[in-house]
Amino acid sequence: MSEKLVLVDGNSILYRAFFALPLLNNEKGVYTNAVYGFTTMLLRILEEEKPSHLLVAFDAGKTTFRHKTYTEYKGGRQKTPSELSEQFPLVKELLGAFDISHYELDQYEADDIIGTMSNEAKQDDMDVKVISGDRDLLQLVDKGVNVSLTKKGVTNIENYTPEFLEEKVGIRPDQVVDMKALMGDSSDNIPGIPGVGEKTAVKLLKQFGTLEAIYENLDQINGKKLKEKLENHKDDAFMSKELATINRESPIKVKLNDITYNGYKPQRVLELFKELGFHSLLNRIEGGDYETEQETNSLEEIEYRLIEDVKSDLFSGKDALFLEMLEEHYYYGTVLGFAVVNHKGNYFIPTEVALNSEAFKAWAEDEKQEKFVFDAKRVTVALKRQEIDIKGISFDMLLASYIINPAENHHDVPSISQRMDFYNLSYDEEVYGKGAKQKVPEEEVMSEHVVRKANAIFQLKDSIVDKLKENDQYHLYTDLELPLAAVLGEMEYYGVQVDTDRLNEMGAELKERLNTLEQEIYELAGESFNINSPKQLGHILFEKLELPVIKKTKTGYSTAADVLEQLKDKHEIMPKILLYRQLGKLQSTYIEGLLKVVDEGEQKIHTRFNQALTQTGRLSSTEPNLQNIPIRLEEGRKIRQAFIPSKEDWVIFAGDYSQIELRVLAHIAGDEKLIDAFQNNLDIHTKTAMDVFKVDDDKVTSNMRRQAKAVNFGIVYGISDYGLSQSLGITRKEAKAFIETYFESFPGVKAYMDQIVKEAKQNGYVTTIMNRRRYLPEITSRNFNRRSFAERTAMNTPIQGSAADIIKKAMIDLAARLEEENFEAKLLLQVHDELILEAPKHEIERLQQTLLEVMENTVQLDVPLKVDFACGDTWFDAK
DNA sequence: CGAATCACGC
DNA sequence: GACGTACGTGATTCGA
Repeated sequence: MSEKLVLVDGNSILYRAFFALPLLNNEKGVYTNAVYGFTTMLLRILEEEKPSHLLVAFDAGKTTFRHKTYTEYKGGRQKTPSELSEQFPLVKELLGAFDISHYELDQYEADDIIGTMSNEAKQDDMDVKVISGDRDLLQLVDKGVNVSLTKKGVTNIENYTPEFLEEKVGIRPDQVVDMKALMGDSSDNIPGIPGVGEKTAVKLLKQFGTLEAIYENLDQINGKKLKEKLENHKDDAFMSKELATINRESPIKVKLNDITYNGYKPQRVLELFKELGFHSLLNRIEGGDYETEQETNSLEEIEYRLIEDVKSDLFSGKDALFLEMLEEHYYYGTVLGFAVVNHKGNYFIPTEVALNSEAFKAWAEDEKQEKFVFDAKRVTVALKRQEIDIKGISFDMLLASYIINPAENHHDVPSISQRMDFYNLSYDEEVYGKGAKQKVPEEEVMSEHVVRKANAIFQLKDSIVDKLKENDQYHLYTDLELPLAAVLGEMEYYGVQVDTDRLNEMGAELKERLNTLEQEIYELAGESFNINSPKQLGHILFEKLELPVIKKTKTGYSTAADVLEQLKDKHEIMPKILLYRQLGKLQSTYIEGLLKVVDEGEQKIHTRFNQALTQTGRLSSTEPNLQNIPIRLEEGRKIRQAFIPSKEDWVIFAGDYSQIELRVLAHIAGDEKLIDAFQNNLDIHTKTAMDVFKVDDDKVTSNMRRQAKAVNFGIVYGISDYGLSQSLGITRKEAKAFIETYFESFPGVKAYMDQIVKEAKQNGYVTTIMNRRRYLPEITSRNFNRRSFAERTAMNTPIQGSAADIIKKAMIDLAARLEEENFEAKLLLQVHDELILEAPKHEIERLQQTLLEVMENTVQLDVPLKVDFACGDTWFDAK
């Protein structure tokens, strides 16, 4: 097998990665974005190139031999940001873990090391590959020497062979230095010839071959100006050539033999990845699928007792409890066991032991016995299934972690622990495996792992609470999220009744209509194809039927609804495809999707609300998602007819906040006009239209109101001018003008927007009325897009997040009132700004009153909160 | 199995 | 002027 040498320009790749990736930092607050980018590049090289020899070269110090030629070399360069320079030691550590050699040489740059090494390898007939982001390296390209340059980011690279260089730039490798001599390079402060760019340089080199030849034949140059410039800057040009030339005979001390590469030890790399927080890269390491138990072995030992009979003196009144279950779906999942940890010791209680124990149940249900858990809602629902009504949960590690930083993706006990510098436990993946390979291990392995998790909760509780207090978020945690978990748990456990017959009926009807449509579409297309495949559909529409292409995606033609809508009149097939899409969505997602998750016995659906996921504080809903049941189109809205009360003579109840986000905006921005509008109960979109278009209310056309509504929508959701232009079908310019006029009309809103962005830049985060936080590290990004996005997020999150806070509080208040006042009514769902309940008919009036009272008064803002109410025999009818 | 595309809600 | 555009969940297709 032929040998292959890979040479990596360490400095260049790190710089590229640093500027290409957002300024990520890991759990310890150490910046790792450049190292991360470097690592993905490295993994890719190892996988694709399989080098027999490998070296990463770095620049040595500040000065190089080139400074003797030209003291201004690399002058005027911005100092390396500290966020980057602190990552250099990490990269060296990384290379150590991979067993990869790195090298630097005083007075020389990485280029020179690479050039020298590459020459040596060439003489040995070795294949060479150079990886860099610096075009200068292209001078090394040769037969057997390829240079890969990063294009965008770090993993997107372009490979240069002599042929490709010729084709792409139009010059030979040996002309690269001549080209740079002519063009100069501002980043290295190499002067070159002023006014000569790539075009001219290539032209000259094609004509004459080298810099020397150009100057020998100056009289043949077309253009007086150019000739003059060349004459005037001859010295600069030759000095530039010298500077740009890579030294291929640097006095390097490493030999090819020193840099053979024999692979790495997975364990070392995995350990470092975990330390750096590179969780997403773990599975790219060979042997990283945790078949081996090397990790668990390296942990400190932990002692625990296996409980065979629960006695009440096991508990202390302040106990960490961990309920283990592998399934996501805790309503249906199997409890594998419990761990209890307190100041007296560590205990594992097998499921049957705990569930058959009176003492366990009594302890769990005793409100005075404090429990510290992970995911209170999960524990609550799973135990309700076992007829245990757990009370007294005073700490939830999941919710606390979510409040501390919702941007964190890994809210599991081991990850949270690691962020708190507590390492005495393994990841679930390591113990249980993942995906199809997931399995329950031996009893002892599992029980020890579960005990370790409870132990982590017990050990870390106080410092997590301290952190919440420090951030002034303790109230948010203890008065909002924690009690809400109990309310949500009850809702999930109770479930929503579904009329499956109705769903089946609608499904049958849809099926027929879809079949007919399908045949008609095939007929019009002249062939049958998969309408659900954007690729095949694109082929039919834009190639076979030659319809105009409106928009393209990365992979082909766009067939999104807004595109198809524009083609509606162009071909008979279009309306049919649009209808097919609409009905297909109803069939697959809503009819079939819902039927799949209806509990066969009860005919109920038990959705799960994710309370620790969204960046804004909203809830989300899964399996199924009951927060996106159709409503806009009548056809889809009928799905709601299948959601019915669970008892006879009961009704479905819905109370929704009217314009809660805009009211919140009026309040936090303190905009007088907006506050005034809400206090006078005006139609806010009409009012906005009046102000933006400067007309009286009787002159507001429906189109003006529609546009004003879109602007309000944009303000609330923090969309860009581009986003607004898309939703209104206008140009970006017009959209921008719209937004500006809006701000002129509501100066208080404008002032708020400016203020909140300033605040975000200062603090690094924004907050809601209940002190929920969202960190916005990218608000200082040098990348326009990232920064703009962060700015819009800064404006939007306090609005959406505060609205989320308010409805959460309303839910807690309402649940308390329903219980205190002995309502039979039950909360079923929350859909961001509305609450859905079911109740006996005789409670309707009393419930309406209570519901409105609670929802409208749960907080006091500078504007009134308004709630609309409806009820009916099905969710559909509660409108 | 994951990425890409599409579509539904607020 | 860049570049990809509120937050989510889920279905489907398709290529590695």
